[in-house]
Amino acid sequence: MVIQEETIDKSSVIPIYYQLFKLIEEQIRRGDLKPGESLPTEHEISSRFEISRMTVRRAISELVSAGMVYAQQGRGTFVATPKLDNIIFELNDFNQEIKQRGLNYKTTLLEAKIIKADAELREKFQVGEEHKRFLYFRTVLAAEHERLSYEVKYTLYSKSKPILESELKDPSLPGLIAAHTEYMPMSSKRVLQVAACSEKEAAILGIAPCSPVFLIEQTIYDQDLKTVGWSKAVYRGDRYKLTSYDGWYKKD
Amino acid sequence: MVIQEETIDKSSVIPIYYQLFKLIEEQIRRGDLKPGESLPTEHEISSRFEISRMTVRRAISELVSAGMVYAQQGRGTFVATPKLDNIIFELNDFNQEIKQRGLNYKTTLLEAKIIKADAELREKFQVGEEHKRFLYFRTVLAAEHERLSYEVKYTLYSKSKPILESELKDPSLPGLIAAHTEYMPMSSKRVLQVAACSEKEAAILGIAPCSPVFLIEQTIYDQDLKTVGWSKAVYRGDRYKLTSYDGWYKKD
DNA sequence: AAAGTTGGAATGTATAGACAATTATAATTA
DNA sequence: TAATTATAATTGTCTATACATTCCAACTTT
Repeated sequence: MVIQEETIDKSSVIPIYYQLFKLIEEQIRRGDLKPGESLPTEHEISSRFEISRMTVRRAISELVSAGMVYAQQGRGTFVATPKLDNIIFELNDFNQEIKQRGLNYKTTLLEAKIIKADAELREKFQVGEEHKRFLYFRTVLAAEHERLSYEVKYTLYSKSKPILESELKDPSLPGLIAAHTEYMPMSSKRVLQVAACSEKEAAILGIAPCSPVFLIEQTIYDQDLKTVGWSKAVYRGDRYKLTSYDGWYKKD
Repeated sequence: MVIQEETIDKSSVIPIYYQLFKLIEEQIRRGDLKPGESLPTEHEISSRFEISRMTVRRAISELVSAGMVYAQQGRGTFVATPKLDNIIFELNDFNQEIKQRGLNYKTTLLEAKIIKADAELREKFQVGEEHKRFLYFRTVLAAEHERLSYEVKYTLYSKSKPILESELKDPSLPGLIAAHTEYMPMSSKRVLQVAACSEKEAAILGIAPCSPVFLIEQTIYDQDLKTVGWSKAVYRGDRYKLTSYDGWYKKD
């Protein structure tokens, strides 16, 4: 397969490697280069456009990163077959979508207090009897006066930092941890499940009991993998959805 | 911040750029290099280890790809702050997890037939009155004789390829399309929602009616963005969950 | 005919150097 | 003092070259 008779503008402000990357990407998207087919060799492309092989490699490495081609030492570089089974749901949508709709949504703090540690919390945070207190938050997210989600959050309590209402500009769990404890959130784990909401949750969200909801449990760790935060959020099933795109060829 | 007094083995079979990448990565993970701090300049690293600047750049570019550092022309390269709010759920878990448990699960074809096109299908596939027929599949996924999910699938019908039972080794929608039509699946869109399952679905899955379930609608496109397949799957809410990890520091 | 050898072709790693683009700082000027 | 201008530092792009590593096919040997 021969790269099309397109040209590359060496004097352009757009880097050569990027022009070449886009050029090959377009041919793959258009189907001129089909899955399994081989690209021209680096040397061929290099001499075809009179550019350095290293520059060609840079362009191809971007294509490899994008998952559109794969290289095999000694054989060549080939167009990949799009995998349509590696589904990735980005939870951006969850609140991003609401933003896009232009609704003004905001998080309200229902409650914030220091609570005594019980066995369950100690288990979750993997701490011993000496840990007596935790911070406890309850928040709701609402858009246009409709409540969308309800969340309870726990963090380790460190006396040094008082709870100031003014600091609640970032109501996310990592944000609360950074603001009210001396820990630095470094990694997180989330588990998403479906559930039928409880009576209490239904009352808060203004939906029927047992309505289907998203349930997301989140654990925050610091750099030593110590658990420094835990939360459980309930999202109205009739107001949220996750969308996933896969493959190469243009989206939506 | 000075790169630690670790050494790089130039004669090793492990590439220099990779050794350097791992070395810096470790320092960030350990917290020796904290978010916001600057890395040594490329020239400094280059002369410190007596390696080429291009090799240093290769290592750093890997770190940039990994999202652990960011570079600013004219200023330097800095350790990034881990973002813990870009949640990504990989739907691998859905069936992968079942695999890991060692359960032998398999897909059973309940029904496969040619159906007449109705207005709703024509709307979904964006085709006109001339399209008269579609392929219709109903499948269930079961593990250890417990049914886990139920799915209905539609694809455009092309007379050329008959429905052969033997070809059902790949029961995925892209697989069915590739096997039974002349279209090549190139991209897909999935929407995940929660729902209360219907009586019919409950009967098939052996759960109580109105139980919370995952509902995934999938649309498959070819290279011209033509819709060539559509499916709706129901997953038992008590058997599936999605897990997401974020940030840098080791994963559970 | 089967096994082993060799050589060419392709990608992978590494180097040294040149210049561009951007930023921040220091020096100069109004 | 404030604004402007030079200067140095740093990352970004590109080249030309060398050699390593891997794969494959052609050839040679057994």
